[in-house]
Amino acid sequence: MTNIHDIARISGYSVSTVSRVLNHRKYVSDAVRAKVQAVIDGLDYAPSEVARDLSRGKTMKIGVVLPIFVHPYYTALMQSITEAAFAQGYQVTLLPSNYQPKLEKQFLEQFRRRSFDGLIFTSHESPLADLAKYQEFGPVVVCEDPGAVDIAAAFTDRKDSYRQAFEWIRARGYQHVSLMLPREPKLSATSRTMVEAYTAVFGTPPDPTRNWVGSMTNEDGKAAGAFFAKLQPDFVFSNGDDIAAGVLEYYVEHGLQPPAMMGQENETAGRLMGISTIDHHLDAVGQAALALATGAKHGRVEITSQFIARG
Amino acid sequence: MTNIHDIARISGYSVSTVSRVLNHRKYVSDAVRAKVQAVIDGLDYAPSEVARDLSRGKTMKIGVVLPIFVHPYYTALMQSITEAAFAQGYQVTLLPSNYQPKLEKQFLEQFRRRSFDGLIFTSHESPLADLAKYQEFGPVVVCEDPGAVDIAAAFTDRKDSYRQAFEWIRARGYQHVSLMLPREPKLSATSRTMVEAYTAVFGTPPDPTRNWVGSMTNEDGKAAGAFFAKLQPDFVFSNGDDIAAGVLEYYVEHGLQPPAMMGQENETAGRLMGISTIDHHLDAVGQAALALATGAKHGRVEITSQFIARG
DNA sequence: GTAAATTGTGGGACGGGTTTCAGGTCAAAC
DNA sequence: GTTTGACCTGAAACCCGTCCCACAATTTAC
Repeated sequence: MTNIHDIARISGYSVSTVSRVLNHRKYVSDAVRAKVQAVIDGLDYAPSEVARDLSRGKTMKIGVVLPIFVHPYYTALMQSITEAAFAQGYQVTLLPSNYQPKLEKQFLEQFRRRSFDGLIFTSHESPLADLAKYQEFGPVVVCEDPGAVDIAAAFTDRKDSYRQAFEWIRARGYQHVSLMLPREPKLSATSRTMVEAYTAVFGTPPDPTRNWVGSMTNEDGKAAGAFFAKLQPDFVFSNGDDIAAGVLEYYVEHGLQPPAMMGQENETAGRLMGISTIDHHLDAVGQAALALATGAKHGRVEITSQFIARG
Repeated sequence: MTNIHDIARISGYSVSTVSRVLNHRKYVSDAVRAKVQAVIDGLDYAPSEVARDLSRGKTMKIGVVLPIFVHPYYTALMQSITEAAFAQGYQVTLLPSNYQPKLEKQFLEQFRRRSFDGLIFTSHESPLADLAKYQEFGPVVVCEDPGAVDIAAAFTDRKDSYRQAFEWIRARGYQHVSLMLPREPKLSATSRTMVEAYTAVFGTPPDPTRNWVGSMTNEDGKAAGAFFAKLQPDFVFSNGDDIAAGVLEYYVEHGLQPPAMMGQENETAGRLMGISTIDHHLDAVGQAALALATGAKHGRVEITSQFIARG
């Protein structure tokens, strides 16, 4: 494989000059520039990206940790992060965590070994404080409200929209509202916020035995459907339109009358069923997360979610 | 930032020995290993991944070109590629092309600059021959039948399942079947295969003026809905369940009676609507694509699609 | 008891660029 | 006529590891 020294030797100029030509820098006469370029073209030479990265001390790569993949929330977030990155000349490396702290740790260590200029956790299982420690090696960004922990964050403020949603539910007279939570409230800020909004509107916390915890996919929704079919709530507030669709599918398959439902993320399935939903504006979150990861921005960026009433 | 030379100097041993310790290699006495490790731990040292990559001449990274992101087909394919990669110790870098040949060219050039050990095109706009040229720099993989072009490929054989699908449609007596194609048949192998299967079953090629070209997303489906509402086919064979859902949404919103439909990709929306679909087994395709990209496999891998009748 | 193999350690080339600094030329400014 | 400064070019240090090779000290084999 030909390298910059070959080009220098063959063209008869120094490595420095070749480097200047490659990077379109000043202080090379037009004549020399042309000659060097001719040699480059003739040998079909392309400089090594890795060598550049090492020399410059920057990789122009951002790692993005994703717990799961086939999931509208994460897909949409990933999409916006990737597009924003690309616009800034950064590349995005996917880091699938499957919610395993061991893998998360591995990605953090990789970050410590300077594989990436910045690291974004779209979700995480390890304690926030553990992630925060690694900020010593560069920007570490989370996509949730980090509370008291000092870490860069881009997230949606869901309080208001959850509140609106519960008020909408209450105004319609539903009595037995079940929540579908992605993970245990103590592990997930999103779940906590849902529970808090419920409590604020109904004056009492939701009965944990009437909620379903651990719904991520449409399949999970089907499993939850069996649970709700026994429990018979009159309203199910799901954590995703696609998940709500799973619940509905269970009822339909078993010839049962489904409860009223509401979803989140404003997906196709939600429109199809005509149920209310909440748009968390993931495009804006992704853009902000990237800006934090590249160091273009600092601190926290908060984006407001939007309740969409239907039916 | 501390480096391997610092560790060598401070521990009193050579760089070679430190390198051996770091990589858990033989030929270091237990006593020395312990001492060196103590210095490493004491200084909280982690070796630079980029320097390693340069030295080893491998990046352990695979680039994956995706035209779009929020799309079940590409999401699922990406998922399986990423998981397979991770299992082999490879990392996946996302390269969003938005179907622009200019961007594709840029990714190919990046590959030439040895940013990745392998490159996977989940789809592409540039001519296959252009991609094939870059195999000189390492494995370039496409996810379609490359025909006569000599390039690594992992793809589904859709002929049989399309044929079954059209036979199922014909057996039910539908007369005016419209196709929804992702892109113009001359640009897309998938579209061509659909058209060929139609022709084989119905004995005559489909009327191009009755097909819809350019459907990728649910939104596109809505647009197509307006087209079909005027055209009034009695059957619409869509290129995705989610896209078919978009068509249905248009009809429902306008209070019209929708045609019979069929989708592809076996998605939530398809089950929800109870329409037939085709599963292209993208998990297997992704795994095969990765094996080709790392050089573990060579040539072509063909996977068979599966027709799923419903309703 | 000596030849051969194995183990332990260090030196230094190598991978392929970027960047600082030094030195030289030449035209404009004073 | 000298100073100033912009322009051009090259030498060499630097980024940070890996790995081949040399050499010494032990073991093992015969």
